Amino acid sequence: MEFNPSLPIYLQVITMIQREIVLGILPMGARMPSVRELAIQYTINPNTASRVYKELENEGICFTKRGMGTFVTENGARVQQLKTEMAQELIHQFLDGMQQLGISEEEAIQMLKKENHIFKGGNVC
Amino acid sequence: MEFNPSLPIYLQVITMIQREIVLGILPMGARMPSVRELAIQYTINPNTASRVYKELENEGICFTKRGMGTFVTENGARVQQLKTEMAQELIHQFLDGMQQLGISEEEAIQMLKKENHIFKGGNVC
Amino acid sequence: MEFNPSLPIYLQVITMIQREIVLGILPMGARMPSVRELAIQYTINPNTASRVYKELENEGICFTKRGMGTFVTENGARVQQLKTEMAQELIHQFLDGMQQLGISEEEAIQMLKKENHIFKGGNVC
Amino acid sequence: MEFNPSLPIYLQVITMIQREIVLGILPMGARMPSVRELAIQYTINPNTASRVYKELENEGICFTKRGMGTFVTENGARVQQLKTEMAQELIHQFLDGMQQLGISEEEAIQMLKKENHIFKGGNVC
DNA sequence: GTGGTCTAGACCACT
DNA sequence: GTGGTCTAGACCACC
Repeated sequence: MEFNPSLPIYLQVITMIQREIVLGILPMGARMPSVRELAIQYTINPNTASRVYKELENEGICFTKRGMGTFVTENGARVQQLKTEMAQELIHQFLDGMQQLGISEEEAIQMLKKENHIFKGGNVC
Repeated sequence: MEFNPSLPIYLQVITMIQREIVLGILPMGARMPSVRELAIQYTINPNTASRVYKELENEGICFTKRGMGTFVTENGARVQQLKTEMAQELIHQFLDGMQQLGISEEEAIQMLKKENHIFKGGNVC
Repeated sequence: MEFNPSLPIYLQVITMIQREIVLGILPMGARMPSVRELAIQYTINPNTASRVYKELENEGICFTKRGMGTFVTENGARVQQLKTEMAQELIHQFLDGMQQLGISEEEAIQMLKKENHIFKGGNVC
Repeated sequence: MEFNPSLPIYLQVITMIQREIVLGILPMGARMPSVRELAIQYTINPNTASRVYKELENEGICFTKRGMGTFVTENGARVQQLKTEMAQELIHQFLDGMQQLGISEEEAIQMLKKENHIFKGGNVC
């Protein structure tokens, strides 16, 4: 497991867990790994693992039962919303980024469709 | 000017300058703002500004003339390559991210088009 | 510890550390002094020490574990390559320098062999 | 003409001129380029060129006649001494550097001969 | 004026 | 404790 050193580790782990929830790998209501298990799983410090759960809880993605552990929310709408948020975020990043490179949405979509990713750029002005 | 606190400032400034170069706002061979000017422009410390130019120089995006300033590379191929790199990075982020949300490429492109229409139509979900 | 004022301190420290690695004083995979320790060891600023490690990391000579410290690369080939590079650099400097003094390689080697270093030059043209 | 950015330009120019004197390209007593000519020749600033001559004069390598220009010293012993100094400096650098890489003098000389062959395309004297 | 280097001291994320 | 980043302010060589 390699982390991007330019981004806080806890943010990167949060994203990974959110993905597991969105994908149903961690189903609604399921017990999540303990803080220690999480720490081992991602080879991070337990403090960092703890922070991950704290943030997820703040976002309503999971909740804790004292003495029993941490659980995925049972709120299906919240999970759906999470998926939408994450997808929208990706879309936004992509379209914005492309626009700031002077690439129109149509071009961007064209480039996306060609999975070969070959880009014969045009305008460097 | 607001910076994302989760990303080093110098990296964000690097990206902004790269975009200006790719867009031709900073044309090839042009003199770039002095370190001190850059510091003022982005309200950062001259040291941080200096670091920005140093990293860009390491990437072959700009070069330095002693006592005269910093200049955009005159290597057109390098600028084109930069544009390609930045676009591919965005494409990669998008497709990977979508895939990790369990969204197929076709779906992803559909969502992209829809969002694109929303941008243009002014509708808000 | 005295530094040559005509050469940036960080470059001189880099060379000293590279030598320690080449000589095995700092073995492969070993933990290197912390940034703060290095700063004390060479009586330089922690910032300068940090720069030293950063450049070494760029060269693939060392790597960093977040919160744990800086470590010598475990890539033996890289260390061997480093030694070769440093030796070649010295050879190049020597032969080039001698040639530019109008001293043939054979003469240069002769002078080298006589460890007395006494030079009774011949041709001032 | 490219200068090593890690070394003051005036020092690099001094070395180049010393070499020309040692080689007799600039013979003893000869008139040297004017400060302005030197500046143009090496594409350096006249201030830097001026400093070069000042330092060379301090070392007894050249002298100035008011209104007439700068001239190579007429002291043959001084020129010979200069050549010796420069050669010994190179020898010292080489042997010291190799020793600090843990390479014995015999090995160093072997490597030197080998490199020499490479330079000369296998021509051994 | 320019960039390059260095110091001093601070805050942050992570172990 | 660790390295990474940032600020503030200084000096230097060079133009």
